[in-house]
Amino acid sequence: MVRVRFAPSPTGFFHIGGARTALFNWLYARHQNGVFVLRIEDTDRERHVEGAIDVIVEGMEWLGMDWDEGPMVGGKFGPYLQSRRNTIYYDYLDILCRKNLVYRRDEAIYFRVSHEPQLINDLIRGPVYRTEEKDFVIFRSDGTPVFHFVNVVDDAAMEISHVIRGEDHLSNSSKHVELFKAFDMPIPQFAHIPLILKTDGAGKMSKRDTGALVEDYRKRHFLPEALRNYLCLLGWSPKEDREILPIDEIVRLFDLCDVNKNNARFDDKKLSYINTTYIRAMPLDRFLNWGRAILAGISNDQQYVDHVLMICQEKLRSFEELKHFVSYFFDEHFDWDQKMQRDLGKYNPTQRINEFLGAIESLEDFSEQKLEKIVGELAQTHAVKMGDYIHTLRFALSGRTVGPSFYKMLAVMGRERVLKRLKRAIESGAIAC
RNA sequence: GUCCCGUUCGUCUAGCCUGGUCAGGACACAGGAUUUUCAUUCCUGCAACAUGGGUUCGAAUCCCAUACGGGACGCCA
Repeated sequence: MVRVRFAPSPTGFFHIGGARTALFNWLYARHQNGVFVLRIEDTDRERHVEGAIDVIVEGMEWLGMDWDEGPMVGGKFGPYLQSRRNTIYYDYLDILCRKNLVYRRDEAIYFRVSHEPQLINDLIRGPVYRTEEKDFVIFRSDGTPVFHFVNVVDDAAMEISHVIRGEDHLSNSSKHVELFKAFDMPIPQFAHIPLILKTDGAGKMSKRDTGALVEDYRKRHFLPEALRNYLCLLGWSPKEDREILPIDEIVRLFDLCDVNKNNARFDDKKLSYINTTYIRAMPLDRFLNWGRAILAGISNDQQYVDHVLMICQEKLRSFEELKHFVSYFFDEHFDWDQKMQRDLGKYNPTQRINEFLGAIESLEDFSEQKLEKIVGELAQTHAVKMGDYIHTLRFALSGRTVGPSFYKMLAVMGRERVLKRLKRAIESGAIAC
């Protein structure tokens, strides 16, 4: 039975690297029909942060990772908060005492290392040998146990079969192997996954780097499955020239032996591309739900909001930009960009608008198809390109040169709103010449 | 400084185990086509086996060295 765990320290943030480590553990557990344990390593009282566990729990849930044992769900190896496991740690300390493998110095308790090379059997890197040179502290002078000790005790007590963690722990593993041996407990399989490096500059991504926190992507309305898909691609590949694929498929294909050895640099451009791809592929009802939530309160006319959303899906690059992308639909007092106005002069904008106004004055059918036909006829009659009308009218109606498909925009705005806006554009002098 | 890990286009990667392909894909970038603009879509282009040695008829692929990058050396996790 494969039993893996994600063991974060509750710092108040959910780091993207931690999320990827959690993800690889989760993928491996699901691929192997094993058990995924969430264990909170909150042994450091000094660093205690209120609500920090919620940040991790919510981040995990947002990314669609469920755990079989841990906070909220329990399990037979609990408790799953290290701060509640003190008696277990003292029991294990006794084992080391009886074997004379510990000693006290400056009130702290040290573990006596063997000075022999330790084999770290790593599923990703192959066998790694490392010798621990110095005895190390397992209980602080205030009586609390430290990471190396609790980590090994809990992995042993919780019968963890595979330790999947960041490569920054590879050098620590010799300490851990010595402890497993001292407890006469089976040594788990290790799998040290590569680190995520900063987008630019040297070193691994840290909390302070922009884009390093899972909660930020949530606030920016990234699709969780897009972030998750991208994270899978950092250090692992589904091969066969595929990149964007459903999580079930990733679960099916994922295996530790296919994880890369080298570190990966975080690329927000690629993440954005994947996010856009996921947005385009959203079923309409889900797209509407997301859009409604982001545009909540922007208008009392929910049907109008929905119609606006529907014509945006094919153009929107991120939900982060949605509010700005559609703002003019809901604001009758938007401004016209002066600079763009000058570029429109060549189309004889006032004349074009008046011609269009004449054509729709008594128009009953204000549909996308009908409007396209009308603009086509106008262009032919006046021997200009359809683009001349489109550029001019879009600017007059929105103050922008970009937006959803033009005829869809007209149809959604409706005849009355279009008439009103075109008149304001002319009267305000926004459309010169 | 000591120890550990790594090194394929600018970035993420396939290929490496089981030597023989014009070293493939994606993002980004550049150009073109379509489109009413932006976007989308499509096409094209740009661009890599860190270096040196060895083994071999033949090395991205196996071995060694060097360089470079990353990590660990806490009473943090």
